[in-house]
Amino acid sequence: VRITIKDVARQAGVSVATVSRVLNDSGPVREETRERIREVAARLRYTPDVAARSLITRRTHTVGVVLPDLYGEFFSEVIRGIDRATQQRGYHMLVSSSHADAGEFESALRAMRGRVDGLVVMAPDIDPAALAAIVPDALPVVMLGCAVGARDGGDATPDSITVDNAGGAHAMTRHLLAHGHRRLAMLTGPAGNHDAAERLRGYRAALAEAGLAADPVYEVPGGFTEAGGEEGARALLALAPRPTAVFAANDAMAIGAMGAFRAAGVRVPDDVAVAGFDDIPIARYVTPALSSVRVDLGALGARAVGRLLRAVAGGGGAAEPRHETLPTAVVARGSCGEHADGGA
Amino acid sequence: VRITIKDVARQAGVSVATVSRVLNDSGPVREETRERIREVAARLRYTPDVAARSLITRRTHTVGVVLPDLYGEFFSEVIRGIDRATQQRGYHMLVSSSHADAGEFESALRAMRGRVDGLVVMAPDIDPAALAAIVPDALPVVMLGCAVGARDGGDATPDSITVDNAGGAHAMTRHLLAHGHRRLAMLTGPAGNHDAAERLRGYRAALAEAGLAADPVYEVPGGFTEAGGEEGARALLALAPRPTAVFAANDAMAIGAMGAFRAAGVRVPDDVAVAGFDDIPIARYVTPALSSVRVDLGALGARAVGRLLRAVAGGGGAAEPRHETLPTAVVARGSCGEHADGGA
DNA sequence: TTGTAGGCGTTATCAG
DNA sequence: CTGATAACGCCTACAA
Repeated sequence: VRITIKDVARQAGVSVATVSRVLNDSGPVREETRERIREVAARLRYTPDVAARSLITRRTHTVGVVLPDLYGEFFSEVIRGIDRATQQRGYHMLVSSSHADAGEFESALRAMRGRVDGLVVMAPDIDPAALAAIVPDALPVVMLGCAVGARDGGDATPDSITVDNAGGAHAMTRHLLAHGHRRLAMLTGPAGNHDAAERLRGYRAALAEAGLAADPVYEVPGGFTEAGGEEGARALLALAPRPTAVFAANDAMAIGAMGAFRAAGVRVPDDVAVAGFDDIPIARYVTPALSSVRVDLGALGARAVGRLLRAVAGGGGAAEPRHETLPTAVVARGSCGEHADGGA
Repeated sequence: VRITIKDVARQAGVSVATVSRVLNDSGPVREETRERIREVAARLRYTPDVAARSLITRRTHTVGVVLPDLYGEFFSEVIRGIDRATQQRGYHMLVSSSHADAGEFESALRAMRGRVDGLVVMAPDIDPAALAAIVPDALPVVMLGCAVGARDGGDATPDSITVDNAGGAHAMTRHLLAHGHRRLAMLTGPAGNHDAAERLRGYRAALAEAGLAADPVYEVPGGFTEAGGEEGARALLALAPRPTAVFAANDAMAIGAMGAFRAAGVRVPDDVAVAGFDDIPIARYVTPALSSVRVDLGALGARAVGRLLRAVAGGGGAAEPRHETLPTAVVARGSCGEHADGGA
């Protein structure tokens, strides 16, 4: 019962070649014929078979998205940006998470082979050079927030877009210092995670500039999760003297930390100031509103798609800059003492 | 440079038919030959071309997911469940959001034609019967949380899985009543949204059972968003007398409302109790921790996939129940006065 | 147990 | 401007 191009051709009294020419408008067709074909195709509700088409075209009109996980608003916003961008350009989005496992990551990539025209990959703990080896064929790839820039020039590392992690952390730390805090602590991300490392670096640099030593005791890991932040905050509470400000390397940990503080009867921001990173949507709605480093996650995803599709179309001839860094901005809200009138 | 089945056949000294038989193990092949072919295929890193294969198989090994939006933890959790389930069964996930627009919804559905073996569709404000008309061919469809059950029997409405919205709302309302509240308010979801309507229904039923009149003034719309909840809470604050408990039809609104209360100097739960619905992961981490109606969003997505794939395999012969309702559970936390030791 | 050959629905290359 | 016809890479009767 499937309607093929042959049916359209027959009913329109032409050959399949002509129908194909009309539908892709490749090649010249008399206007009259063209209309007739269009009309028949519409009447028959003809839709080209994507499999057959991509068998010969070698194009799928789909971008693959590989993320470490799909948990929380962080990934949610990135996907959202990618979805918007792909949809707008008539592309589709094949999503897969690698559940923070190295093996699954590889198999997720491999499984995308032949199903996508290009890949948007977020893998903060994978070496981008190593990735080049895994990725099938010569598929265009854009990485999101990986360890780039480092000794570039080699064509081995794929394109990438990242946010200004170090700069943002630096700015937020300075903000905290400007508020008079002298005993800062940081809830750090997972070891091996590039974004986490950069954020820590920015924090330390700002401390050093202020003439403060970065005491490792005040740097406690939180694994980028709410639960980790909760635990980390409890560890911080056990310290003497306690820090007067806690900078979490992402919002999830910051929110977890605030919960732990509340449970312990420690008031935010009066007893301890809290700040996060990413500025996920919920940040401005928690109590008190969470100060954070704003990152346009949606734009991050959307830009990645833009660049990817340009590479797909351009056939590899890339005159663009290979690496791009998105700016960040400190957003001060109630959690670090800003007047709590909603923030934002 | 593409390696095809022919290359494998030649190098193994057999015909393509035999190679195909080995790779899909369909049909008998001598064990010795089988191993040789496997070995050659591995050495050549041969991967079957998905387009060619699905051209003849009429299978894509992909499920399509159409959601109204991708914003927030609600959808995030559902997608996560779907991802887990699909990945586990060797399937892929093609995601698309319809941005709450009716036209985009249709085109999103249409665009999936030929790219997927089945569809998981969430469209709380679409009539499921109407959907049956839109969906291409005889693609298996599982709906998530739509207006089902209603005058069933007709084969026109697709399979569906929903959560016990009315029951959950009823239970939460009873919980609030049991805590002594007599002046309740509800922040309702978007008009026309099925889940929202059901939750409102459950709330009203519980009030009626308690002999309380459901005053429409105390039912204010919040559009399922944080901003809407914020606004709604402000409206509630303007009322005299004020409600002593606010039940939001989802967690996003509840969190927005808590922000508005804080900004207005109204304490939660001392001055007003707050409860939400869905129990998104962040709920237990906000301050105070949010009481909510627990829904296993991940399981919702995962079950949908399970059922869908069974339908795909079964070729349409469905002896299963067509509609399924997932249970809910009240989770009491600090926001409605429960002892605030973390909750859950 | 294995090979031959036809066809899946398109696009693309030639002739006319 | 239009029409045959050969790929594209794979699966699957049917035959051997």
